[in-house]
Amino acid sequence: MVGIKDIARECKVSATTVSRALNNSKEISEKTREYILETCELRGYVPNSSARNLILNKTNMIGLLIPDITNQYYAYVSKGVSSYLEKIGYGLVLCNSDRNKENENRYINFLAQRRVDGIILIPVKPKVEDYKKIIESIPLVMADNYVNDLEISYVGNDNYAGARKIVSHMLKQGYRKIGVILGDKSSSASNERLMAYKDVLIENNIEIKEEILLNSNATFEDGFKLTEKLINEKVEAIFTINDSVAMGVMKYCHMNNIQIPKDIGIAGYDDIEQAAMLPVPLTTVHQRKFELGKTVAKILIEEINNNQSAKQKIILQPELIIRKSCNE
Amino acid sequence: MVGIKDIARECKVSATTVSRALNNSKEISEKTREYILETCELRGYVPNSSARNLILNKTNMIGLLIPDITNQYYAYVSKGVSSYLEKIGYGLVLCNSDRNKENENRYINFLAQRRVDGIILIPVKPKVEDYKKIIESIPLVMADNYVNDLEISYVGNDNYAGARKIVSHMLKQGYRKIGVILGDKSSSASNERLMAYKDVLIENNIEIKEEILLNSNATFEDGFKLTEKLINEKVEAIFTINDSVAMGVMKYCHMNNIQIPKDIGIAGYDDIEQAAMLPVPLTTVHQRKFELGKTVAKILIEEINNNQSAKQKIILQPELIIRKSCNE
DNA sequence: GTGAAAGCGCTAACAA
DNA sequence: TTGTTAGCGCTTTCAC
Repeated sequence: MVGIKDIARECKVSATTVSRALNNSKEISEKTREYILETCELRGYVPNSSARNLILNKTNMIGLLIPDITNQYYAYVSKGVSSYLEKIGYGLVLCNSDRNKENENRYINFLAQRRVDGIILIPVKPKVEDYKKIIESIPLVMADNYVNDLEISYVGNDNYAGARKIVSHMLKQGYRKIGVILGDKSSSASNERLMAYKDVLIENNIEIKEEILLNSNATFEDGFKLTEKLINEKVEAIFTINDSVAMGVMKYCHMNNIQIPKDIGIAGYDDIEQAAMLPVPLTTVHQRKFELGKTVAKILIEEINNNQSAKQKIILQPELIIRKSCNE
Repeated sequence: MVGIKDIARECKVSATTVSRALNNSKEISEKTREYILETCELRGYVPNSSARNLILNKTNMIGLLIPDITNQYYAYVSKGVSSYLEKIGYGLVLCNSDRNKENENRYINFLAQRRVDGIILIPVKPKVEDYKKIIESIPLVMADNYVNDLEISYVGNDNYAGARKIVSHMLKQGYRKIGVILGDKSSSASNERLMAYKDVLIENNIEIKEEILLNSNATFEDGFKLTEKLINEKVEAIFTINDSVAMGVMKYCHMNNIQIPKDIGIAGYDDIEQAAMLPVPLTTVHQRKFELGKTVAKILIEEINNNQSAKQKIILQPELIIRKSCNE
């Protein structure tokens, strides 16, 4: 493996000069730089990042810790992050927590070993204590799920506004008894949407029945499984935590000859690519996933470059997408 | 930031001893180890990977270079890779080439700077020359698309077998004039499936019409756009390079009141999650994406640990999934 | 069982 | 404009 000294020897200069040639330093003559660069190319010299990282105390890597890359929502967020980082020469370390708290902790410790210059975290069941330590040693920005009482920046979608929009729409369509399949109890996204749901119902003088408010793991399978319970409770419509869950609900309805939206209205959340192509196109809420990724990456980089920048909270506005699954 | 020397000073031992305590060395008394480990915990000491990477000439990171993380196929492959690496304490650097050759090259150069111990590559429009240099400096395993005349390991799905299965099925259903929407001309996956298509047609004495064999960028949009051309050619069925393209074809058919499968049969490839939930459930080929990811990661790690292991070619067998989109 | 010293490959003061 | 020197934080040989 050819190193900086080999190049230096061959060019009859010092390692410093080679370093200067490679790092666009002004303190070098154009002639020397060209000659060195040519030699590097010729000999296939590639700088050793480990050595640079050590001395510069910087890795040019960002850690992205998300619940599940096979979920389209997170895939788009990742792509947004990746596209921003690429432009500025940063790399991305992808960590899939698999919605598992232990994995999340393991990954955080892994990244904390000065492997990355900062962390973007979409936490699973977040609690303040889990992150107090890490945010003191490395810049960390959260997305999606928020934790109160933590001095960090945050980028999210406005869950309250999005849920208000779609629940109001359901009411307008004549549905009254609306079951809800939520995510985990500790998910702030889930809780904010539940709050919007309750507020809208109260404003419309509709009684809130706790027995049709279900928590889940936010998966297709859970949507499928939990539908039976709601059907037995005779709900007129179901509002789900995401489109995958809504598709699970739809599958149950198809298999049991329940007509959508005649027998039951279904509303999702996320607007995944396939939502428009379903047997009954899904009424849902569009979230700006790609932009979320770009934004959170941008903020993190700002915090890395500018040590004491004020913490920011950015809330992106979602959009109601009316299709066919929720029209009485 | 607390370093190994701080711990050494506090424990009144040398840095060497601390290092031994942290690295499960045998050359240290149990008592000293425990004391040091406690102190590390107490002081929040975290080893600096950059320093370890430099001296050990190893990063415990793997680069994964894929065309597009928002494509479910690649998302599952990534998850497979990630799940394998996690078990053995490796990290994953995700690079999204966006199906762009320049990006791919940029990322390869980025990774080559000793940022990772090996690379998993799913190339875009691969040519031998592009990779000759890199494979000499770093272990690299390819997946999906294969390049001949390169001394590397490879893991793929059996495209020829998969395409044979589904084209045979289409023929059995009575379709004769079958249009094809392929991927890029240089994609080996695409070419192998085309070969299977041709072989099956020839074996069944059906004429091959080049004008209904179309190349594309393998996107939903291209599926939508290219369908018109095939409809004008009066094809009886369309076989597509992936399910997204098939969904584009379906969208065109829906918008033009063309009934599936009565007026036209549609067959996809990949079996993405939503394929079963489409207006007309999609007949397709299931590929073992997650397992592909795990396998390719496993092979790469073997090559890293065992410098001169023989190159392997592993071909996973896909499965025909018969649904409703292709039944006459 | 433990420590001193050397050095991984690079960058940055400082000197020339 | 260029080179000398020191050192980033760790691991490893070798001596004790």
